[in-house]
Amino acid sequence: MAHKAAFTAVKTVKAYERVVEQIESAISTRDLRPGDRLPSERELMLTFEVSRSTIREALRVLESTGLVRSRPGDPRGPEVLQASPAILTKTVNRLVRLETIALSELVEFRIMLEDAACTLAAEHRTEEELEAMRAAVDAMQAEIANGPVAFSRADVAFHSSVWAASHNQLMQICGEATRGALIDMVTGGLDRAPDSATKMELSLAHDREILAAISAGDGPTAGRLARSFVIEYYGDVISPEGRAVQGGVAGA
Amino acid sequence: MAHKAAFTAVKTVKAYERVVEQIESAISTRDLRPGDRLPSERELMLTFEVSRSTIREALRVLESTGLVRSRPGDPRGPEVLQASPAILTKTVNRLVRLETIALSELVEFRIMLEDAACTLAAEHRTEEELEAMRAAVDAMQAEIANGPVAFSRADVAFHSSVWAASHNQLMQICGEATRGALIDMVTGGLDRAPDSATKMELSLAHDREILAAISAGDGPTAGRLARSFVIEYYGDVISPEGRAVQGGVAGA
DNA sequence: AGAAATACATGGTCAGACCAGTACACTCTG
DNA sequence: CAGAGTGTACTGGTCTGACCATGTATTTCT
Repeated sequence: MAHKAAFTAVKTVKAYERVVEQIESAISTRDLRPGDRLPSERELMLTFEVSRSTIREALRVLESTGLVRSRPGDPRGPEVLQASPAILTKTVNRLVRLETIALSELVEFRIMLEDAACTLAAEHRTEEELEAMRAAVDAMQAEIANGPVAFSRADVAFHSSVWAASHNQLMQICGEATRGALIDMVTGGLDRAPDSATKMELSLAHDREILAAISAGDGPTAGRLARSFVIEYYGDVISPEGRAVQGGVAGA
Repeated sequence: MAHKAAFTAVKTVKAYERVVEQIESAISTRDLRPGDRLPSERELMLTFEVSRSTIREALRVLESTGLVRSRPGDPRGPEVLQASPAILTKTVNRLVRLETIALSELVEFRIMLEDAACTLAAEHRTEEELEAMRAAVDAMQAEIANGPVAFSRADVAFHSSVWAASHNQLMQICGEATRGALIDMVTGGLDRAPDSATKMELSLAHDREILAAISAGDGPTAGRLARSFVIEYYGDVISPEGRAVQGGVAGA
C-alpha cells in the first residue's frame, strides 16, 4: 500500500432505497405537494432506470410511511398525500404494545400535552374558537342521551377544538397521536366510554370547568384543571406507584 | 331483494398487506421474538401461497417499520428486530418538516418539553443518571476553551442526559426532533453556537442551576428554570409579540 | 346534449431467471 | 486433534415479461 489514503466506508445502498430517498426528498422540499401525482410505475422505472419490482418496493415503503397512495386503475398515477398524525399513532401504538414504551409514559406525555394545550388555548383563543368550544360542550350535553359511544365522540371533538385553539400544530398532532394510541391501548377501541350517566355528567362538568378557565383567559388554571382531570381519568391504568400522577402539578 | 341483510363493506385487501398483517401480529403476540428468524422469501411464498414479489413487498414495509431486517446472503433468513423508538424519531422529524410550522410554535413546544423533562427528571432520576448529568456539565466547562461549536455539542449532550433521566422516551424523541428542527430553522445548522465566552459561561450557569434543582429533587423549580432559560435563549427569534414567552410559567 | 359503451393505461400479481454475497460445513494442513 | 483455508448451497436483490381487473377519459350512440 503506497498511500494511507482516507478511504470512506462503502455501504451497499439498495436500489429501492435510493428511489425512496429521492421521492421522499422531493416531497419534503415541496417539489411534490399533497394532491400531486407521481408518474406511473412504468414511467418511474424509466426515469430511475430500474425494474418495476424495485419501483414497487419503493412505493410500498412510501405508502407504509403515509406519504403516498396507489390505487389500481387510476391513470393519473400514485397520489402524494397530506402528512397525517395517523401514522404516528400507529407507530406509538406498536411500541406500546411491544412494551418498548410504557403506558405510564404515554399518560405522562398526555398530561403534559393537555396541560400545555389548555394553557395556550386560554391565552390565544379567538372568539370564534371559543364559540366552537362552547358548541362542542353543548353537543356533549346532548349526546349523553345517546349513550357512551356517542358521548365519547363528542368529548373527543371538544378536546380537538381546544387543541385547535392552542394555535400550535405540534400539540395538535401529538395530541391526536396520543389520543389514538391511548384509546387503542386502554380499551381496544372504545375510548374508555364512561359506563354510566353519572360518569358522563362528571366528564362534562370537568370540560365545562376547563372551558370556563379558557374563556376567562386564565391559562394556569386551565392547565392545572386539564392536568388533574387527565390524571383522574387515566389514574387507574397507570403504574401502581402512580408515576404519572406526579410531575409538576404544583397547583397552588 | 328478499332480505334486508346486514351486509358489511368489502374492502379489497392487497395480498402483501395480509402478509404484513400476519407477520406483524405474530410479532406482537410474541410468537416471533427479537432475534428470531423468518423463513426465507422462497419458503414464505410457499406458506403464504403468493409470489415472491408479494412477499418482498411485505418484507419491505415490515422493514421500513423497523420490525424486520433482511440481509443478503444470510441463510438464516430475515431477522426479527427489537422494537426501538428510533423509528418514531424519523416519523416525528418528517412531520415537523412537512407541516409548515411556525417558529414560535416550535419554540413553544420546546419550552413545554424542556419544562416537563426537567420536572420529571428531578423526580425520577437515579444516582447514575445524576452522575451522568454532572459529568456532562463538567464536560461543558472543559469545552469552553475549545470554542462555541464544541461547547454546543457538550450542551446538547447535557440536555440529552436530562431527557434520559426523565424516563420518558416520548419526550426524549420529541426533544430530539424539535432540537433538530430548531437548529435547521434558526441558523441553518449551527445550533446558535454562543458567540462569546461570556455567553457560554451564562449557558453553563443556567445548566448548573437546573442540575442543582434536579439533584435536589425539586421538580417544580427545575421545570420553571428550564422554561425561563429556553425563553431567554430563543427570546430574540420568536414572534414580535412574544407569543411563546407566555404560557404557564406561573412561577411564584 | 346527455347517456352508454368502449379503449387504454394503471396498479396488483405472478413466474422464472441471474447475480453477488454470506454462513456453514468441509477439507487440508500443521 | 486444532486451526486455517476452501467450497458450496442458499440467501436476498434485481430484472424481464406477462396477465388480469379496474378506473378514467374518450368516443359513440341516442
